[in-house]
Amino acid sequence: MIPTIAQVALPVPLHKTFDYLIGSDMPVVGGRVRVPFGKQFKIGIVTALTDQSDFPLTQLKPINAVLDDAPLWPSSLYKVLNWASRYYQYPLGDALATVMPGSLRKGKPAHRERERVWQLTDAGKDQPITTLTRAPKQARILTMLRSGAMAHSDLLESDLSATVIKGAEEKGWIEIVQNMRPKPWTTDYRIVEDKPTLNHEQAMTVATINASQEFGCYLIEGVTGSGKTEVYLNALEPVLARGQQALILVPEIGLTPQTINRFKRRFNVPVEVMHSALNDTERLNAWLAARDNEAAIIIGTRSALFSPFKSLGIIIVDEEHDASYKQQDSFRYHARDLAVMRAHEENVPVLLGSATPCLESLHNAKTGKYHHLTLSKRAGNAIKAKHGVLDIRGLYLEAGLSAPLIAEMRKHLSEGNQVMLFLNRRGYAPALMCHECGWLAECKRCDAFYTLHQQSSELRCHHCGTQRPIPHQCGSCGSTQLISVGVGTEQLEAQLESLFPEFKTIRIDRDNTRRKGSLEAYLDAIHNKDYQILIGTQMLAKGHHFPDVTLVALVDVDSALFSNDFRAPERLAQLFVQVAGRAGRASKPGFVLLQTHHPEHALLQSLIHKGYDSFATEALTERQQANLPPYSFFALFRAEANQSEHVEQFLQQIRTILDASPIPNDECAAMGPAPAPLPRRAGRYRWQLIFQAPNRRILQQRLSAALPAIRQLPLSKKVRWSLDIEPQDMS
DNA sequence: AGCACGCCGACT
DNA sequence: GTCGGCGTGCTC
Repeated sequence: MIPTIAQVALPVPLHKTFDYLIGSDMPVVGGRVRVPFGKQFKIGIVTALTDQSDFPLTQLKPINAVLDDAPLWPSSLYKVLNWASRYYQYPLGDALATVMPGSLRKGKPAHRERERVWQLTDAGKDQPITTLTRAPKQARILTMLRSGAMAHSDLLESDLSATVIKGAEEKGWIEIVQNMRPKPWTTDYRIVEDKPTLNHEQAMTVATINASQEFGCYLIEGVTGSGKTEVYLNALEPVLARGQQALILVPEIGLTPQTINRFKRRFNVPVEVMHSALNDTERLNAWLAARDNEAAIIIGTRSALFSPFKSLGIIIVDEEHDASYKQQDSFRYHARDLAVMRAHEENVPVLLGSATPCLESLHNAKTGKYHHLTLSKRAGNAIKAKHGVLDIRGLYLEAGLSAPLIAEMRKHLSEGNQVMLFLNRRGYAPALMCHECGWLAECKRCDAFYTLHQQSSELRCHHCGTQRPIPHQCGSCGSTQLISVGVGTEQLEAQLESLFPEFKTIRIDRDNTRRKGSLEAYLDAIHNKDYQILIGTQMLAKGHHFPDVTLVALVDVDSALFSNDFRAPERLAQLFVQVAGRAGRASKPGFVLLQTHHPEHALLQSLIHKGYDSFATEALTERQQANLPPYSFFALFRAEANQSEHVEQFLQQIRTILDASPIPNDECAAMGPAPAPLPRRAGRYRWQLIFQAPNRRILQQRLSAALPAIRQLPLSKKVRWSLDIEPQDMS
């Protein structure tokens, strides 16, 4: 067959490819083409070459330009991308467009723009500079290049414009010396740092991992301070020695210079970092460095998973339980799950590391899908934090703080230590209420109460972002007696300043760390002991160790114990263990306190007294009894529109289609439609429908069978809807 | 998603 | 009489 037609996946939300006529330039499968699409041009990926089309041949348009002479992705990665597009029910063209660097999406060449380096021509060398008094810029170029060749960008930085450079070129005075192509990294590899000696557990773990070069998934459960990173480094060693590359995924917040430096320092190899803050050029350069084998190690957040490699040898997912691995919008993939998939496809080992593995991974370890490796010994001066539960039933609370907690704080503070308080609620108070009639200030566009922000003296809706001045009168009875209900971080801060005027308090949440670099500045100040009392949301729990913090308190754990999100207890347990690991040092052990009205709660009991593993075992039993993940696989249909009936009706129609699908006795179930946890947001009514399947294969099959009919429902164009496969957050 | 076409209200 | 609102339909 001589291909005359190319099937092209375009970045449009349509679950199909489009056929185009091949011209004199032959495209390749997996490469980009520019094609006419309606009135515009788009860049798409060729998914197949053929000589026939279901579309009338006379209506086919020709490809406008072939942009690549080779596939953009190695075939193993291309397979993973195709699988992900199908599994997460996201159109292939859109999926491929979102995982490729922005400059490739815009049609830039998929090879490095070699920087132009200018040197003098013979004519340039002979040109007497003194004759150029009326062309001072030209004279400057010549003077500068006399001392040697210079890069284009350096000339621009020396206040010479591109026009001036071009002028000199046209006069024949300067010319381009072709840049050398960067070398593959392998040539310079060697271990640079003095390696710490591994303890027995670490050595066993490393030996197990390094025993095989083939696919295997290793869950490394290592308590804080057990030296997980050292295990990673030892696992990288044979990979790099073989000349293969490594991919390391870290959570969004975990990409600190310390982490990166640790990997950079050990091996004398080029490391590329990939994260959301890169600009188009930086991103493309990192991507190309991985593909062209110029980088040995790629370390990055979620999307770094899609980097192409010349020869990948290992994948490491650090803090594998972290929520930031799941993309929460558009292409809703889970980078940890896809990392396992990719490792399988590439036939290389994958390491999942965490002190608090997610229940899904623990389940996979228990059922033998993953190798379970445990690091229980704390290395060096790390020591285990103590903890206690504060039963606050019947106790008077001052801005959410009980007297025993305040006393404990005083003790630690007077000894010259720092204290850290966790409260996952921003603002001053989560509601404003009328003391006379009970009226609550409610957002007009959402089914939610306004949060009171005293500092900015306004009411704010945390769901739609609306803000308005604080009213002086009740909206119902006109009374002026308005009181705040509940406690947020702002109030906690104010209360602590009056309780402990002799100590300085710092609050760290999204409200005051929005400015770039402000979080780092605060963290530095904390390490300097400029502040003694630290208040924070989840943000403070990750990535940083505070050796002078000796007391950590979780101010309100009850909301997590009784949340309608079944993952809330798991997240609480992870937070608890993570904060315990952040505090104290050998000479000053940390102490973690939880305030609760339910000290008898079974999961809390097992977490406190028997540790994370026992908690996880019990939580898994509960999940099994309720047939929740990981014992079943969820898909969540979310829908919203201005008219509530449309939304409910639409999801009901989806349910009817799903219920009517074939495969008898497949143990699938649909739940809903039900109003979303926030039934109205920004004026739109929100409903959801859960579809539950016993495994991924059936989930995928049933949804794929139902979706074409669902997309054809007339209401599907009237309501805004999305499908989230294995949602992490059900709200 | 874009971008057209298409049919009803307030403006030069 | 036109400009423009966003409903509907199509893109090889």
